[in-house]
Formats: sequence, structure tokens, C-alpha cells
Amino acid sequence: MVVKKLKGADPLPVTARRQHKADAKAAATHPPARQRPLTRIQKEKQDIILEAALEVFSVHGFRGATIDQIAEVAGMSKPNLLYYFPRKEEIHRRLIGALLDTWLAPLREMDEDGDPFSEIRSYIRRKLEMARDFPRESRLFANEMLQGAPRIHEMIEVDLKNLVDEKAKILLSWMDQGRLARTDPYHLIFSIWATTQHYADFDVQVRAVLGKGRNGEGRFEDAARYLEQLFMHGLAPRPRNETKPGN
Amino acid sequence: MVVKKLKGADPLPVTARRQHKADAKAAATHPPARQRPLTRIQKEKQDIILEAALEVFSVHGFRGATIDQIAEVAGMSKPNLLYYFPRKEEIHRRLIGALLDTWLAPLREMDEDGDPFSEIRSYIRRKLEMARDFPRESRLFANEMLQGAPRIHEMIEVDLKNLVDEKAKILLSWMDQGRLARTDPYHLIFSIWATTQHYADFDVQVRAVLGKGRNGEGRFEDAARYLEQLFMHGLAPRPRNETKPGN
DNA sequence: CTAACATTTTTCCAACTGGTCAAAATTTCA
DNA sequence: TGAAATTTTGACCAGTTGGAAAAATGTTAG
Repeated sequence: MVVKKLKGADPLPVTARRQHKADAKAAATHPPARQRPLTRIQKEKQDIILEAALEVFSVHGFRGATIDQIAEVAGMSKPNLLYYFPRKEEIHRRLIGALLDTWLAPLREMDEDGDPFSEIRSYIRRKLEMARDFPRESRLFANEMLQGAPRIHEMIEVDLKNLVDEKAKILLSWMDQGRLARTDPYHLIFSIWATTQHYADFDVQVRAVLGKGRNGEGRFEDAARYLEQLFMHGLAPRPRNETKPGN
Repeated sequence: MVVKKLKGADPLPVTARRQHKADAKAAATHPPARQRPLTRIQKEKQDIILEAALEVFSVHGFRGATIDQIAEVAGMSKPNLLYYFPRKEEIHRRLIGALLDTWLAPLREMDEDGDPFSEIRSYIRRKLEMARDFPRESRLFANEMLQGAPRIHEMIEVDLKNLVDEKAKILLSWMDQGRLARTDPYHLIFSIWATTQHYADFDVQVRAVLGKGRNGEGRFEDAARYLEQLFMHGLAPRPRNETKPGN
């Protein structure tokens, strides 16, 4: 991760109005006294706060979320929360920073030496599992994207781009070897992101359309089946028992 | 459109705190004096406001957007704006209501009597054009979905669901006739929504990953080409000059 | 036990927010 | 033209929001 700590050179969206004293005091009697070891209780509380913040930010976005809400979900008073994270933005930054790392893990796993189709298939499956198991993280990310990624421009322009470039190269080499349809590797990756994250980000819509019938959790399995077919064969009708490529 | 006017039985999310006088006065000396014809200037100003609101809501979501912001973008004072739309929610509701209608138009056009593949192909193309030409509308919608669609639950559970049910039936009949791969029609539609809207909602990400190189607007054409291939054939490598189904 | 430190609570603030209201400015139309 | 209606403005409000300060309450090592 490049992502330097961006101390004062932040994007500073709209909320850069008042002068914050905290900038000056840095490490007074307060706790995030940089470089101090970080006690067990601090770690715990911070985790509680981050968890609560994820809950709130993922629904309302940065601007729409309030410290009071987060504090309430975290079960503590606002000033107490501010004791651990002196700035609202700090919380958000921490969340996003940690997120991108795990978010891209599935793509990192895509292995040049594997079989193209099983690699792609498991990438899709892993991404779909993330949408199912970490929908809030997905929404947090989506929210940030919708707003033009003001707080993570650098991350996506450096870390994300580099990773995708690297994997696009692998996809291209597979295409050169005739083991994968020749097509645009970037858009291929986009389509995997889009189709899988859709199940987290647009969950309400998916549920509403599928109806409140028995589709409790089955929708993820259905989605997995469908996506596998889509990516492997597209929608072209084909005779029964045709062999699937690379399986 | 079912979507009844929801007079007082609104979701009333968090902002149902203070008692608003406007509820009582209804049509005083003020302008949206229900049932009056709506002067030309009123129509104009309302359009200006809605346009500005789209700009702001689509980025920050309902909670994150402020009337002041909207008023500034619209080039008028806040009280003046409030004169045309006495409630923030009113503006949002109007936007979303109008949106869903046009948003689903492409799907409505899918014609049972057409060829399955050209119908699907043009549906994808139309959706992609909408992502290109109306990205703010797409983001407004996405924002609402991310928040759990609190203000349009009914619309998506009735209007949207009905339309999708209807079209799913058409897809199924095509499958029965062996003119389309047998698969889940709902997830098929989801995947079209996801892949196309991705280019509006995650625009920053797409741009960042593609690099600021020459990909000015070409990305939409590239996406169209890629998606056509994906949906028609999937990623399976295939011999040159194979005939495309239904073309 | 107690001084030094960590944590929490109470109180407070200034800017922002959605919205009101009366008066002023402008437009419309007989 | 002038009175009625419409539109715009400026002042104002109460509730919310991000954050500060300091006092009060733990905790813990010596």
C-alpha cells in the first residue's frame, strides 16, 4: 500500500470551515498520543467504534452520518467517542483504508499459473461471498464511489490501478494463449465487480424484485449459478451435455 | 404507476421531529396552491430547482445534501427555493418519482415478439446509454438503494417488481422455445442493471483504473463491445468467424 | 495507599440545518 | 394605470452537528 498518511493535505471536502484546535495540540493529555503502544482497552474501544461507524457510514455516507449516531450505536457518549477518534474524518479514513485491502484480496489471489476458467470462476465466487458476508463494507465503498471518492482518490489511482493493471496483463496472456475469449480485460474485471457487488449494494431492490417469498438466502446461490453460466457461456442456447470449457 | 400520493402516512425517517406548520396551512397565500394551474414561471423555477437538486442529491444522498447547497446551485436564496418546494423531502420525492419512470423505460421496450438476442442486446445498449447520458440520475437511484430505499419502497415493490415479473415471463418463454439459454431470468436482468449502471455509479473508479490516457469517452464503446460479447457468448474462447446467435 | 495516567461525563459552543414569516419587490391583468 | 396576485428577500428560530474544555472517575505501578 502506498497511501501515505496524508497529514494536512487532505481533500477537505466542504467541512474545511472551522479551524480545529486539535491540529495544533496533536498529542496533548489525550489518548491517541502517537507512538504510545496502544493499550488493550483502547484497541477494543476503537474496534467497537469502527464497527458502529461502518454501520452508519455504509448507509448514510460520510456527510449523512453523524457522530451522535455512531456514538449511540457504539454505546458510548459522543465526547467519549471523540476521545478515541478526535475527528469524524479520522474514523472514516480508517475504515476505508482497512477496507480496500481486504476488498481487493480476492483479486490478488487470481493466479497466473492456474486454469483461466477456474481462476475466474473462483474469483467470482469469492467476490459474491464478500457481497453476502460483508454487505456493509461493500456499501461503504459504493457510497464513497458515488461521491466521487474524495477521500480515497489516491488509493484507487495507485493501489487499485496497479493491481488491476497487473491482473489485466495475466488475463491478456491467457487470451494470447487462446485459453480465454479475446476481449477487454479491464471491462471483464469491471463486470465481475458490478455483478457481484450488486447483491450487496442493491440488496433491497434484489429482495423486492424477487419477492418476499422463500428466497431467504437462496438468492446468493442462484446468483452464483447464474453468474457462472453467464461468464462461462453467455446466454447463447446450447445443446444439453455440452462440455464446459476448462472444467 | 401505482405509487399513491402518500399524504401524511409517509415513512418520515428521522426528520419527523418538529411539527411543521405547512401541513396545516396547505394552501395559504403561498404558491403550490394545489389545483391552481401552475404558472409558466413556476414551472421554470421548479425545473431549475429539480435540476440543482439532482446535482446535489446524486452525490451526497438525501441526508448529506442541504437545502442551502441546492439553492446555491440553483442560483436562488434558500427561502425562495422553499417557496416552491416547502419541504426538502418534497424535492427528493419528485425527483425519484419522475426518475423511476424513465429509468425503466428501456426495460419496458423489451418486446416479446422480437428476436431474443437483439432484444437483449438493445436493452443493454439502451441502459448503457442511460448510464452515459444520465449518470446523475443513476447515482441518485443508487444512493437511494444504498440507504435501503426508505423513500421508495413502495415503488420498487409494486411498479418495479411487476414490470420485472412481466419481463421475466417473456425471458422464460424464450428459454422454453430454446431461443435463449435456460437460466434465471431475474438474475439475468440484475446482471444487466449491474454491469451497465456500474459505468455511471462507479465512474471515478472506472476512470481511475483505465488511467487518464486517451480513454476520454471511448470507455462506453469499449464497454458496449465487451458486454455484448459477454452476454452473447461468455468468456469461452471460440474459433474465428463463428456465427453469432440470432444476429 | 497514592501519584500518575487513562477514561468518562458534564457542560458548553459556534456553525449549520430545515424551515418560518412579514415585508418588499415584481409581475399580471382588468 | 393601479390593485391584486405572485415572487423574492432579509431577519429570525429552534434543533442539530462537530468539536472543546475541564472536571470527575477509574486504573495501575511503585
